[in-house]
Amino acid sequence: MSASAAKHDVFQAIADPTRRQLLQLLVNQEMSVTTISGHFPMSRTAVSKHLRVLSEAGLVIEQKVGRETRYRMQPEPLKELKDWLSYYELFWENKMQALKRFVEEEETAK
Amino acid sequence: MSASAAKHDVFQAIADPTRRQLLQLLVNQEMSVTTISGHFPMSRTAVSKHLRVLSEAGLVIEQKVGRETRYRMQPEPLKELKDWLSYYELFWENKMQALKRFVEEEETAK
DNA sequence: ATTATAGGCAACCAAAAGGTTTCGCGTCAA
DNA sequence: TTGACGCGAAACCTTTTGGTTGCCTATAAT
Repeated sequence: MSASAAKHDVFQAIADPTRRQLLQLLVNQEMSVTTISGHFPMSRTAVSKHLRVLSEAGLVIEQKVGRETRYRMQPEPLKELKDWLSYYELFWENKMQALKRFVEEEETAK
Repeated sequence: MSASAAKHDVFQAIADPTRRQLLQLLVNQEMSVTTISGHFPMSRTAVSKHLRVLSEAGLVIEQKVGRETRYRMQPEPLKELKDWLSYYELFWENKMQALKRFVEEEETAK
């Protein structure tokens, strides 16, 4: 349920390095579009587009304050990523275990 | 160090849904290109291109066996994603804590 | 020796992504 | 009330992406 007719999903949203930087910038502070775009070597419009993609993925929320629009990160949608990851985590941990056993056997064999 | 002049990074590699399906398919079995492409509604060449992207990100390894090329998933590079995530996990967990406290206070106030 | 199978490579194409500049409109300050 | 500021929208451009088909080579199978 919870309102996401998401044209852009989380996986796609975080694929772009600029957007990952945006998240980092907004993770614990609200900031206006102009201020945000001061941190990037591109036009305000370009930054604005990236913000929309993040917004569609639910990763930022916007708040209108007078004539400015302030953005802040919303980390919750990253849970989907975490869930996806946790499945594979299982596999690389198995390999780690296997490697560990191998090394230990080597030690013992000496 | 460890050989990755990665033209494609992990974030980009997993952005595409077809590539995520490929990973799922190859997570615990080796499979030839033709067999793999039987699972997808697109040409063998298209699948092959996706496999190359995954390979450049280190997420699959290929092994030549006679005239066929077998692929298998390699989960380790997902660690980078995990590390990236763990930073933000902190934030949404804080919110969870805050929410929990709020709910508990509500309960007590009754 | 000949034929069939596996799969990479090149050329091509349409659509999407990432960027730009220009314009217009709402909001705040003089 | 007249600017100046904040920012979204539109039009446009270039590069990348995701797909296609056709061809070529290497390896198997008959």
